[in-house]
Amino acid sequence: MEKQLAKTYDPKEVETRIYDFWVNNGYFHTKIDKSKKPYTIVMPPPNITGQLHMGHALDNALQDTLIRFRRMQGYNALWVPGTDHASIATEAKIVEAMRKEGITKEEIGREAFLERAWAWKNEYGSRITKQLRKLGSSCDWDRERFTMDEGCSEAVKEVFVRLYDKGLIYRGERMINWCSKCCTSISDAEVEYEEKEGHFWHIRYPFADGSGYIELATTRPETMLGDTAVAVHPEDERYQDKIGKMLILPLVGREIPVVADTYVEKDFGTGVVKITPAHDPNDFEVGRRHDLPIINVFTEDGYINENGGKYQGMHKDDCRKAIVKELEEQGYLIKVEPHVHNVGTCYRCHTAVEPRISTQWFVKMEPLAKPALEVVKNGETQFIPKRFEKTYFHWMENIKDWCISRQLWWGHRIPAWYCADCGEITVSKTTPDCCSKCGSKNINQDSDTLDTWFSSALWPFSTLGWPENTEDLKHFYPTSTLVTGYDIIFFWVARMIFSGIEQMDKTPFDTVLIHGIIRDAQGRKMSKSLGNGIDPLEEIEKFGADALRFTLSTGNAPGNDMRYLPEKAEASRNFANKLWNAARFILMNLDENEPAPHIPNELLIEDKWVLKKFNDIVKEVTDNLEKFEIGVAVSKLYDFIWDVLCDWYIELCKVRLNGEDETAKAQARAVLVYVMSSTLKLLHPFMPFITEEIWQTLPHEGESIMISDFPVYSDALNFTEDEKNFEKVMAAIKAIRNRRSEMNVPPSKKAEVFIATADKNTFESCGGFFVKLASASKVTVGDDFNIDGAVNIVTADASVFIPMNELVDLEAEKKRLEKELNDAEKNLASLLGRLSNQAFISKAPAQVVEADKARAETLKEKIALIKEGIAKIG
RNA sequence: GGACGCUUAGCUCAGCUGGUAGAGCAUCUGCUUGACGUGCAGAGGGUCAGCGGUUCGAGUCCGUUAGCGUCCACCA
Repeated sequence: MEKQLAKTYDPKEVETRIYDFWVNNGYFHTKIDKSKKPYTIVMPPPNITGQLHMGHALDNALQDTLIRFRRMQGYNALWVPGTDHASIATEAKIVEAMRKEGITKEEIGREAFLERAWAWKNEYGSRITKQLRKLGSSCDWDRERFTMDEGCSEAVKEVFVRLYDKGLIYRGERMINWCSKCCTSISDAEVEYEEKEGHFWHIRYPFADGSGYIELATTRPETMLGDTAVAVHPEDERYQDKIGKMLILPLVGREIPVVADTYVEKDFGTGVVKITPAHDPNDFEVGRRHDLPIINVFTEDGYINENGGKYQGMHKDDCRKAIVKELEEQGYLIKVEPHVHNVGTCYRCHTAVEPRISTQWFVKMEPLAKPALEVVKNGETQFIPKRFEKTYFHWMENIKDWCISRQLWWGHRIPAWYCADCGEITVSKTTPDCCSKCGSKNINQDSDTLDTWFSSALWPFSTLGWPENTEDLKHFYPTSTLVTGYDIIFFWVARMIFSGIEQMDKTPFDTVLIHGIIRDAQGRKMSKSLGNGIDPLEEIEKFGADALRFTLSTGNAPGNDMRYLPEKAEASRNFANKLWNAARFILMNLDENEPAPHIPNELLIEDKWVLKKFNDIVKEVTDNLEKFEIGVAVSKLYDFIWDVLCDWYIELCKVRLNGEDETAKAQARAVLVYVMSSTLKLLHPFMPFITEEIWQTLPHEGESIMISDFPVYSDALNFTEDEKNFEKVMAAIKAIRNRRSEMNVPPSKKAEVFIATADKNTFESCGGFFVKLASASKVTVGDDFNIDGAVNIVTADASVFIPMNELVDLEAEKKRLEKELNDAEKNLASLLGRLSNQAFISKAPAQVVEADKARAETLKEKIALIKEGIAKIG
C-alpha cells in the first residue's frame, strides 16, 4: 500500500478539506426517516453580533459529540442550527456605529433604521456560523434558522395572540426596570446586581409646624425630588406622636406626610424611610397603600424632568452631587457614611437600572409556571446535573410576571394596534384595517418590540416549522437534549419549557445537559473588559479543532466551571499526534491489497487480550455517552488508545510483523486494522477530523466514518480467561523493567531470563515479548530454577531469575527481597485480619469476600516465592 | 438573609450507585529500541480541609465547622 502519512499530524490541512467533504456529500442533512428513532438537538442560537468564544466552543463541542454518536448509533439524528437577533445588543451596536457617523435613530426613522439593521445582519450574521464550522459542528445547515426569519416571526405573532386571547398577556402600568442607556425596559432576569461602594446620606426633614425635624438616611438623595411621604413603623415608640404630621421636603418645599407602614424595619438605621413611589418598587407599594401621589422626576435617558424644578435638565448623577451640596449648605445634611450596597445594573451595558413606572406588556407567569414545574418534578424533563433542578424550582416558584415589551426597534414588533378614537386595543397576527371595536381606520401599531427571549423561548418548535404542522415538527418534536450553560437557565431554558408545554402540550426536551463556564488560568471569568479571553479560533489554529474539542470535553465534571490552560490543549494535540503515528505505523506495514477490517479466525493470546480490552471500552464508552458522561467516556478512550493500543499492543505486534511468518504477519495486521478502525469510530464523536482522515486512509468499507455504525459490544470478544493469563505476562514484563531501571541497567544490555511459573503454557507462548519488551537475550520457562547470584523478581504468578552476576550486589539484593517480603506480609496480615472478622464475612457481599480471599491466596504464594529467593542467596 | 458548589499528589482536575486513591502537566532517573522526543521505560510525591456520626468497611452517605466561589432575595 502506497499511502503515506506525514510524520506529524497537520490539522490545518486536514480540517477544511474534511469539513467540505462532509458538507458536499450532504452528511449533515437529515432526511426524515420514520423507521428510525428521532434524536433532536436545537442549538442555542448565538447572537448575530457575536464572535465565537470558549463558551460557544464548549457548548457546540458537546452537542456535536452527542449528535455524531446518535447518528452513528442509527438514530434519525437532527441538529438544528441558527442565530438570534439579540435585540438590545444588536441595536446598541448599530446605534453606536451611527453615532460615529453623527446620526441618531430618531433622525433617520424606524424604517431606515431597520434597513440598516438588516444590512448589518446580512453582513455579520453569518460570521459566527462560519466559525462554528471550524469546530466541526455537524449541524443541518439546510435547516438553519434565524429568530427573525419569516417562520419564527410568524410563531412569535401566533404565540402573542394566543396568550393575549387567553388573558396571559396583558398591558399595564407597573414598576419596571429601566435602563437609561439602552433606553428601554428590561425584565427582572436581565438585572444583574453588583456590589458597589456608596454612601448613606443622613438628612433632616423638618416638620411643617416648626416642631423640629425627623432624621432619615438614603443612598439615592436625588430621588428626594420625587418624595411624597416619609414612613415609620406603626409600632415604633420613637415616632408614635409623629405619625400623620406633615414635613417640608428640603430643597423642594413640598409638604409630605409621615405615614406608618410595616414595611419599615424599626431596627435598621434611623427607622425612617423616605418614600419615592415613582422610583422604588417598595416605595411604590407603600404609596399604593397610603394613596400617595406618584411623582416621576427622571426622563427616559436619565436626566431630571420638569418635576425636578430647578434641577431639570441635569443628569441624575450630577443632580445627586448638586443636591448633596445644597443640603449641606442649607444645613439639612447631618452626616455621610460609607455604605456598600447592591446596585441593579443592566446585563447588557451595566449601567445602573432605574425602577420606573411605565406602561408595558407582561406575560402572566403563574398559570404557565405551574405545569413547567410539574414536568421537571415528574421527570419528563431532567436536568444533568440534577442539582440545577433546585435552582429551576426556586425560580419558577417565585416567578413574577415577565415584562416583554422593549422600547427598541430591532426585534419583533408587538402585534397590537391602538384606536385613536375609542382607545380599543386590537391584537392580531395580520395588520388590521380598522379598530376591532368601533371600526375606526385611525389605528396605530404599538411601537415597541418584544424581548429577545420571547422568540428564543419558542426555538424548539418554531425552528421545526410551527405554527404550521410540518412533517419535521411531527417527527422531531419534542426534541431530545438541550445543551447549555447554567447561566441561561432562567433566561432561556425555563421559558422554553413553559412555552413548549403551553403551545405544543409537550415539554420541549427530555434532558437538559448543563455545563459550566470556561475561565482563564487564574480562574477568572473571561471578559472583554479584563481582556483575558482566549480566542478558540486561535487555539484551533495552534492545536487543531480536535485538540480543542478534546480539551473542552474532558477533565471536568458536568456543570462545573473549568479553567482553560494552554498546556491542556497541548496535551490534547500530543494525543492527536500519538494516534496519527499509531495509524502511520499500521499503514506502513499493510499489504497492497489489505482486506477490509475483520477479525481473523486464528487469534493469539495478545490478540484476544486487546480485543477483550476493546470490547470493554465499547461498552463503557456507549454507557457513558448514553448517560451524558462525556468527559469520562473520552478519558477512557484516551487511556485505551495510549496505553493499551499504542504502548502495548502495537509493540507486541512488532514481534510478528518483524518476523518471517507471512500468516502471522497477516494475522497481526488484520487485528491491528480492525482494532484501530473500530477505535476511530468510538473516538469520532469527540475528534471528528483526525478520525475521518485516518479511517479514510486505512482499509475501510463505506464512504465516511461519520455515517458508519458505532461499534457494539460483542459476547464473542469477551476473552476473560486470555485476558487474565496475558496480564500475568505483562506483570512479569513490568516487574523486570522496573527492576532493571532501579539497577540502572540500560536496555542495550541484554540478559538471559528464567521464569519459574505454574502457567508454563502462557509464558512459553509469550517468550518473544520478554525479548522485545524486557531486554531478554534468551527466555527459559520452567517449574523452578536454582541459579547462583541471580536477580530474583517475584510477581503473583511467576518468579523470574536474571543472572547478571557482575551487577548483583547480593547483600543489597537480599535487603530488597526482605523489604518486599515485609510489605507483602503486612499486606497479608491486614487481609487476614479482615477475613477473620466475623462481621465482615457475614455482612459484606460474597464477591467482595471472595476477592479478598483470592488476593490473600496469591499473596501467600508470592511470599513463598520471595522466601525461596532469599534462601537461595543464603 | 436563603440556596448551591468547591476544598484529593507541587499545579490543573477526574473519581458513577461506599470495597485497600487516579490522570495530565511539573520534578527526578535511564533510553539516538526505524510509528511517534508532540516519544519510550521507570521513580518520587496524597492521614482525599477539620471534627463527629452511620457502617464489617467512608474520598464516596449523614451532621457540623472553616476557607473560597456562584446564584437568588434585598433594608431605605
